[in-house]
Amino acid sequence: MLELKTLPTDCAKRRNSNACDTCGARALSVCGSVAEGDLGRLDAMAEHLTFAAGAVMIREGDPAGHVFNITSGSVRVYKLLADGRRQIIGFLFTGDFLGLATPDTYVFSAEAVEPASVCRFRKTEYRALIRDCPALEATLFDRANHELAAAQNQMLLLGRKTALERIATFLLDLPSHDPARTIPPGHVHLPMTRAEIADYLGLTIETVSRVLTRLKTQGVIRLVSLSELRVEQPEVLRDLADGVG
Amino acid sequence: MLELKTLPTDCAKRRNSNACDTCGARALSVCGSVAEGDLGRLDAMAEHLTFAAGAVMIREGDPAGHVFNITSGSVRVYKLLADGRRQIIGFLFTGDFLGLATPDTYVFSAEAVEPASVCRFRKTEYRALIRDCPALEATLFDRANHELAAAQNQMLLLGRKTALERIATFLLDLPSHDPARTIPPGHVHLPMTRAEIADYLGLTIETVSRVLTRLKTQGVIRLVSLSELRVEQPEVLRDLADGVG
DNA sequence: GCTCCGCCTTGATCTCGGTCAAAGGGGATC
DNA sequence: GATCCCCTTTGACCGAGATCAAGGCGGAGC
Repeated sequence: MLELKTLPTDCAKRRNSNACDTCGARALSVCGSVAEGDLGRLDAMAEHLTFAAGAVMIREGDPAGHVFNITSGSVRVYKLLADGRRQIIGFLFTGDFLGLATPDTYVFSAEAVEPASVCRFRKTEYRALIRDCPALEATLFDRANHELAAAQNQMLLLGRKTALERIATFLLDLPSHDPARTIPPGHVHLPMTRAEIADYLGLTIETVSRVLTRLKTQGVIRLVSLSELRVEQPEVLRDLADGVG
Repeated sequence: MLELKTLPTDCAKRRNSNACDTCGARALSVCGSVAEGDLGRLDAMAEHLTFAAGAVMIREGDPAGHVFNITSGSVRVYKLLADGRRQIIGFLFTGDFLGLATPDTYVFSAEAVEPASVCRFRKTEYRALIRDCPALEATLFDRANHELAAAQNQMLLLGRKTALERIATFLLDLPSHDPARTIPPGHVHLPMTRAEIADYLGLTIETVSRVLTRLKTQGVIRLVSLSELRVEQPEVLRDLADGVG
């Protein structure tokens, strides 16, 4: 359930390769709320890092010194129990923000799923920026509220939905997290493994696989490849996700 | 699993019975961040309501016109599936705040568990107050972040913990939600029914009952009454909650 | 203090999803 | 394009917790 094969610092710096004013992810991220006049300051604060697939970005329990902005790729955020059981809290994609919610130490871990590039900021400096930039604070507040609503939906899923309902919900929700992608409508890209899907939905690999097979057999979805599928009957999937029928 | 016996408007107004500047709940609530000079404005905006046990405060799907501040009692917040399966998202107590996170319509329902008194505000007016009161916004942001962290812990619980671990976690977390109470240390007050505990932890009534009996038999807890128990071996409960042993 | 009702506990059985095990594929490397 | 490794799929069996079904108990009302 847990893999520890990740290298400790499989991560590289790339300074000045991605100035804020030309950043493609800015429109998708909270940085869009930073006034043009403050962009230089934001830029000066930013550390541009890239992480290889599987590289550790944040380790639960470490001092929470930084906040992160995902500029490309995808990231998994998770918590562990003492015996290695893992619950993935969420997947992050281009434009997502990470780390402000935490107290002095991180209360979750984060790793790159696909190779990911991020902007990293010292939390103290970022806090100061927030103070000077009410629009940014409002946007972050807004994001926190959206995350909270998503977390509540996930609690409903984990507490009360069947395996089939969980998978259906997951397949419907995934594309919305992926605004930057150029995937044809009706197609869903799965950058994560079955193990990660399982740990996100509170299931096992085998159950995820079986349910996907069942949906395929029934013609609700079609597996284009291991990491991409097409939803053939979205309305059926919708009903399954909501526990109707 | 779902009970619909609650009266539609089992709720009363009590105007001016509880001015903000003398409100006992203020120290516990976000109102503590409103400057003395703005208290009159806050007071003028507030509708003071009381709800009988079981009364509906918020119905999922209704237009989200208000935000709430719990000044006494306790409240359950929950989501339903089409067939009546219920997931309780959280219990709220004195000082807790509710409703800002929601979009145009409420995405959850809320009912009083014990008789509850609340301050209700029009969301539009409250938003305006937030704009004029940065300390309030900061406090609300802080609360949202704490709620998010709590939601993440609950996802770990619902996705990966056993029934025993869930109950142990619940018993340890409950008192922290209850700062206003005068319960002796080591004692836990359970204002909610077994059904509500079950719907909060993603279990059934029977399992909750069985696990409590088991903990009682093992001497980890002692049931003082149906709604109050004493933790005899907190360190054992802690280990159980974390999945150690 | 008796009755009644709703909640809680306890027991018997069932089932969904987990566990254990083995075979099947896909992509990277050479 | 052959090999290898890892991920995925599939099958057989198992078990934690759900479901079904009685009882027990405690508090409210008379």
